[in-house]
Amino acid sequence: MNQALQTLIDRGFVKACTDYDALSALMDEGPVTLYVGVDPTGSSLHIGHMVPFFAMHHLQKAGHNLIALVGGGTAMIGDPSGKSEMRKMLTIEQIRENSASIKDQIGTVIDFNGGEGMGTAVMHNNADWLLDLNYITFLREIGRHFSVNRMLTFESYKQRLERGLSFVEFNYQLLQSYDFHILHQKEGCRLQIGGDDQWGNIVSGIDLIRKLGGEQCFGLTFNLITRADGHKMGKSEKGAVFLDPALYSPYDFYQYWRNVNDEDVVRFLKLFTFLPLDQIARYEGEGADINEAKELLAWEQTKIIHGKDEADKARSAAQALFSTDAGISTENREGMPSITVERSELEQGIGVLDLFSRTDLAKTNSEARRLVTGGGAWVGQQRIDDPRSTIDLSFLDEAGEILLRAGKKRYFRIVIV
RNA sequence: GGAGAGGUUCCCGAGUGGCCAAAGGGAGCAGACUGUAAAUCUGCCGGUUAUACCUUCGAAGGUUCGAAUCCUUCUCUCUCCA
Repeated sequence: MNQALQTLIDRGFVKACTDYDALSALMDEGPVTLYVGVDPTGSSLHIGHMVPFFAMHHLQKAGHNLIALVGGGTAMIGDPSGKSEMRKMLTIEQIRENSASIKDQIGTVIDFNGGEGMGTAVMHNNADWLLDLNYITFLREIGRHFSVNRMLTFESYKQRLERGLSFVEFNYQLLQSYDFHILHQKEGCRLQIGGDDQWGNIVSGIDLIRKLGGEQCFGLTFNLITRADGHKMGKSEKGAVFLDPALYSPYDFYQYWRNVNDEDVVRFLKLFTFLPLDQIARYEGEGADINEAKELLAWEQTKIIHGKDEADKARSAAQALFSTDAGISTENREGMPSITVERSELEQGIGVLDLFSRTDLAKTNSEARRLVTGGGAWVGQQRIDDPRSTIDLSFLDEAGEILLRAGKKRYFRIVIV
């Protein structure tokens, strides 16, 4: 088996392949150009979106060439795969903006600038060829190769048939197949990768290329990443774990990984870090230091996405906060989410409820009240259980700040100006 | 085009004139236990200037002392027929 392909299998990415042997042989021959589709319907990706890119990272290092295809054209239609509702349509302008920020985020895992011994990486947008399509021409040249009977047997369409599926969405498969065809023609792309839910679309693309007289192409799908508790990967209590630091702070990002289930740690280390497998193997089996593994996972992952500085900050903040009574220096507070409060305002005293609801710890006054009466609100080392309490200068700590805490793990820093 | 069923709080889902801010479950938050894990148990779970008031049961009107519940129109979804 080809080395790079084997790496993906060993790290737990691979779910299925259209032809392992032939693909392996092709990859042995030399660099292969492959692509993955990216959905530009949001301004930020979340970690669940990143799986194919982590896989691509390994492939790029092995010298293969990558294409990230932004679905600027298809996003204007919507993808039925696994979606229970029709997506809202976006303007071209929105899609362009989203694509730009998404490229930056993908760039943390694969290298668009290439490098010594590495494959190249580029981004394309299928709007470039989809928007100009002529309906009749498309039907004549592409549409005639598709069988509705066959399409209806696909699981993703079956589900949608129960709930309703619009004609535009039904066409998605043709467009994605067409994308593959175009990339094959123009860029010599031979392989499409994607989530397990893309299997049908990928296979259709391969068939289309063959029918149009192209080379044999391949599909490789990845496991849908699940969590031991059955939640969707990348979703947290707060919603999706976005990569954009403005939407999900690096500190919280670190915490998300620090708090994964025991059963998930090793699997995630393989998928979401670049650590060599023999190093990860140490954490397998009974008796392994599971907490050390989680810390490593959180740090590595934060480093990859947000950079080493942020990862260090998040880690030292976390260590200070969770270790017994170690002082919390100003330095290791930096990674924490914070707001500022005027000194003069604090002199007058601010109601606890007011203060908490200004932070992300409580969205509303009522929520803050619940937190306080429930015994989960802390100011510094002091538990506040009276909702009428006011917080004033006497609560300032050695660093001249106030640390709010909700429950055991959620911290917020109040900086005085 | 015709007939029927239905739209309830984050999700599922009860509720068919006052006892409804609306059962139950899930999710979530907090407390206990722990390892910043899981499981379990307990409390909370629309908003506010908080023993009261305000906004919510697809939308707009109407009946009534009183409507998520009754009537009218509109709208969306689903099923069956053509």
